[in-house]
Amino acid sequence: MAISGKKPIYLQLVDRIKNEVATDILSANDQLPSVREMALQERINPNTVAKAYKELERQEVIKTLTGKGTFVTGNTQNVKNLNQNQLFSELSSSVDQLLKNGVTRKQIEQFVDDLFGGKNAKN
Amino acid sequence: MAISGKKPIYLQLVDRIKNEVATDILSANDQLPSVREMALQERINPNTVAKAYKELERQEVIKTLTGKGTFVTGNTQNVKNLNQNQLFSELSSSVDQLLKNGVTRKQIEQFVDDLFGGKNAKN
DNA sequence: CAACTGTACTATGTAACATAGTACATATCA
DNA sequence: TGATATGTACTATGTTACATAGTACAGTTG
Repeated sequence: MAISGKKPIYLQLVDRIKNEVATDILSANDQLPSVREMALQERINPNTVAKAYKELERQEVIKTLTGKGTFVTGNTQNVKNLNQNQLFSELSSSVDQLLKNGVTRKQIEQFVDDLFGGKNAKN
Repeated sequence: MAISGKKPIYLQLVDRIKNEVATDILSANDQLPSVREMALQERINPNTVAKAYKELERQEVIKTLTGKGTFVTGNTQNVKNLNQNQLFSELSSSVDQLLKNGVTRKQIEQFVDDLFGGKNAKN
């Protein structure tokens, strides 16, 4: 995942790491690259990485041990739940807007079904 | 709908007007308030309104006749379709993300059903 | 002509963002 | 102990977007 887009770089990094925690790409107590290392990898300024880490710590996604490094929080479930709530909220908002646009309930349900590729429900 | 939030004021105005066209609050050939009038109503700078109108014209949502005023485009269906496509795209993205977060298909479908308030499908 | 449209400038100020550079306290390890 | 790595905290600089104020001008309408 590259760092590019409209959002501030440090926020893109925040989003990416939160997403990696939510999707188990990053697990509890995993160590993250140092600010300088991450800066080299992503070709951005160490200060920008530090800003992202600071924000992630504020959100209790990672914890910091000066001299040791930064690590993923012990309880990732909290991050996952917040992430899911956010996604469900966005889903709800999209449905509301579609209804206001004159799209029918049936059309929405049909679209969601099609997203799963057919009629069969496995999960 | 008030002008406040994180997004730039002129973009908030753009979004609002596009939404009003998509939801038939504004209809084809309706005249919009003049830049100065809208500025007074919303308590923002006329230049900011002008910037919004310019962007809306670029997106072909409104058309401008210098000396006469600004009017909603003749074919609002185009705006509606673009709006719906955008919303469907967002919906799809939310579902994808939820699946990546370990949420099951059943849970998502159940959530969507609950959005409609129960088991009965009217529309 | 008078009053209204949208448009186009200049100028000013603010705020966020990103960068470079430096410094410092802490932790780890040879 | 000394070297090196960690996160953190500054200052300074530059860029960009945004919003405002003010002025001016061309076209339209009555």
